This record gives sequence, structure tokens and C-alpha cells, in this order.
Amino acid sequence: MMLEKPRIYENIEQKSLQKLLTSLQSNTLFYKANQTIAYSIRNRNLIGIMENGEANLIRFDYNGDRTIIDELSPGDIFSDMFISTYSSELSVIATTNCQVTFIEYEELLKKCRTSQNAVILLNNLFQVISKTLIKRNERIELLTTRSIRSKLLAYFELQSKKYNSKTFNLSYSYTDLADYLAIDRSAMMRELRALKEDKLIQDVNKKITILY
Amino acid sequence: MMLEKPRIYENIEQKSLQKLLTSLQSNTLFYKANQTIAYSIRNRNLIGIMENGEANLIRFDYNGDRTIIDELSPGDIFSDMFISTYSSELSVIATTNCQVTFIEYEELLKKCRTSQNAVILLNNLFQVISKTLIKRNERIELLTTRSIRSKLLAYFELQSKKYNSKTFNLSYSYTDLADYLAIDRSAMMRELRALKEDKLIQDVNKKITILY
DNA sequence: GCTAAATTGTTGCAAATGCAACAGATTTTT
DNA sequence: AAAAATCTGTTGCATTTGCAACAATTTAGC
Repeated sequence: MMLEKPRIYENIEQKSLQKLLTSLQSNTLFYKANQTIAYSIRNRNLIGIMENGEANLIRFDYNGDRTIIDELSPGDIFSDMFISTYSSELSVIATTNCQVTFIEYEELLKKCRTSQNAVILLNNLFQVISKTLIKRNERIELLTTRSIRSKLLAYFELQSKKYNSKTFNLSYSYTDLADYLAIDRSAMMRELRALKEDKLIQDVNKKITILY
Repeated sequence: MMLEKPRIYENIEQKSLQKLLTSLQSNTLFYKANQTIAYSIRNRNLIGIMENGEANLIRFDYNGDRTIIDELSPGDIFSDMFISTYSSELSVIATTNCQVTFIEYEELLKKCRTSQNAVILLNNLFQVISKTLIKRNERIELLTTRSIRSKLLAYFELQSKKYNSKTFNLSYSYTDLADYLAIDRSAMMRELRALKEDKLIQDVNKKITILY
């Protein structure tokens, strides 16, 4: 059993939701794969809600090195409210065609005075952001382990717990996984081989099995 | 100018706040330095609000290695709502004497139906958690750089931007800083010396100046 | 003010990691 | 279907990093 994902529109009836979103002057936009999704508009706290498709939250540093900060799936949210004003630039880049609804946080908050559904949506938002924070904490746990081996094992462990199975498919390419774990890809491949030789894992093209 | 900290009790008048907290059956507890602050109660989404003092959010892994996930200051919050059910154990440990108010999230949410101040508090909570998420993103940015040198420089850069000055005091001990950056302390000291020799920074016992 | 504990500062050495540079496989684009 | 681009898998080598161990200094507890 997978930890259930908080649904941003949970507990709001479809019709009421439409009315609410309209009254919030929300905006639904479509993006093609590889397009950059702009989400920052001066002086407005926009919140982007992934409706369909996948995107990555990416950081480019001054060396041009790319790091995947997060993967965004339907129901996930992103916002410049959650992005530091003084850190390096983060971008949201569509990995597949996708559909994003933008709402203005201030509008939502205002609406809470009169609409019970707005309160529910705000709560859902809170739940989603809590889960996002959990994901970040997990990421930090991975990144603070001290070796490539332990990063890989911690990552596999987490996936295993997430899917409640010793066997699971890697959603990342190896190239992306190395980026995610902030390690050198070739060194990672080497360690992956060592893990297989030590019979700690099995790896039949991207299908990992933990053997202990 | 420092980025202002969102205040959890902002925009609520002192008297109304007292009334609100009482009606939420909040609980204020006192802890001594080095005490562990329990914040997990079965089936209840408690939110801890740091009123006074400092604490650290700590992770212990199976090797006994300790990592500081976050520093908590007055106005910061922590909750098992933000902690993964399947990652390793996190603890909140008081570093000074401190005072923590616990509220139940569900109670707060319920209250939003009838109390405008509850909505304000929920918004404040949202603001604080957004800032927390930003902090985590920054941490991830530090951790994803590929060398001790770049971690140190990125950390100093961030502090410099935070305090809007090329000179600032380290709030961490070197031992803790190494933990925070997830690097070996002795290796960090070595690199710190190299940074001084390369005239990239100045370091007069914990007062760092960036020289470029 | 004394003692114990923690932190800082240093070093030699071994091991882990990153880098560069490939070839082959696979996927995507035209 | 051919060409281009990306991803996988591998290796040798240099460098960085962690580890262990220690003395010196500072801080905290009694």
C-alpha cells in the first residue's frame, strides 16, 4: 500500500470547485514537453497546481550543472512563495505535455472569509505543502549520508517503503538519479555494479530488487 | 536588511490570540537545554510552535551519525505532519531552555468555520511552512554542490545574502557546521584553511568575511 | 576556581570519488 | 530509415575526502 497522496481538490464537489476556481480567477495553461513553466509574476503569490503531465523543478548553478530538486506529478504544487529570494534560479520544466492551473494565494485567503470551500482548499494546500516538506526532508536524509553506496541504499530503501515491495521500477534514468543524489554518474554506475556483486541488490534493467 | 520572518501570531490581537489558543486547547510546555521534545502523539496532528529558546531538528542514522536537519528559533514550527512515516527517526532537541506551544491542527481547521482569527492563524501557519520549505530548498542546494569548498562557499554566500553583509558571525560551531553540510569536520577545517590561504575568506574566530 | 567535557586545529594515510574519455545501445527527430 | 542525440556501461588516473588519532584550547558544570 502506497502512502496516499493528498489531493488538492479533495472534499470539494466538482461543481463547487468550478465555481470556486472561477471566483478565484484561476487560469489553466497548457505546456509542451521541455517547455519552461513560468510561475513568477511580480507582486503576486501564484500557486501552480499540476493538473496533468509531469515536470521537474530544476536548479542550474553558475557552472551550468543541473540538479533536479523535485519531480512534479498531478496534484503537486509549486510557487515562488516556496522559493528563496536570494538563492540561485530554479526553473520548472515540463517533461511531458502538461496542464497547470494557477491560483492567487491572496485571493484564496480573502475568499476564506465567505466560502467554506475556500477553507477546504486552503487546508488541502496545507496538506500538499506538508507532504512536499516531507519529500524535502527525505531528500536531505539521502544527501546527508556519507557515501555513494549509502545514498543508493537509502534511496532504494525509501522506494521500497514507498511501494511496500522489495522490488520496484526506477522512475529516473541513471543519469537523472545521479543528479538527484548529487553524485558522479560513472562513480554511481561503478557502485551499482559493486552492489550487485555483493548481492545486496538485483537490477534487471531499471527493475531493482533489494536482496536483504 | 534581513528577510523578515513570518510571525506565527501576526495580525492577531493579543487578547483574541489568548482566547483563540484557549479555545484550541493549546498546551504550553517548558523544556530544559538538551531535553528531547516529544511532538508525536498517536492519531493527533500536533503542531509545535517555538515560543522561546532554540532547538535542533536532528536525525540519527543507524551508524549513530548525527545530522542537524534544521535549527528552530522562536516562531518556527515543527510537527509530525511534516515528517515521513517511513524515514528514519527525527528528534527535536532543545539546545537552550525553551518554551513550546502545541496546538492540534484539526482543531484549528474546525475553528476556521466560525473564527476569522483561526483563518488568520492558519494563513500564518501556511506562511511559516512556506519559509520552512524555502530553508529546505536552500539546504538541498548546499548539499548538492560537489565539493567541500563549494559547500562552504555556498553556505557563506547564503549567510552573506541573509544578513546583507560580506561579514557575519557563524551561528554554528565548526563541529555543527560540518554536520549541517554533511562533511567530515577535519576535512572541512583543512578546506577552511585553504580558503583563507587563497584569500577568498577571512575568519577571525567565527566572524567570517567574504573577500571577493 | 577546578575539573571534565567539548571544540578546535592538525596530520598521515587509505579509500572513495570525480573527471575525462570512450564505445555501444537506445531513443528521438527528421 | 537514416541521422542525431541521449543514455548506459566501462576504465585509468588524479584528487578529494574521510578516518583515526592526537594536542591545544575553550566552554560548561560543580
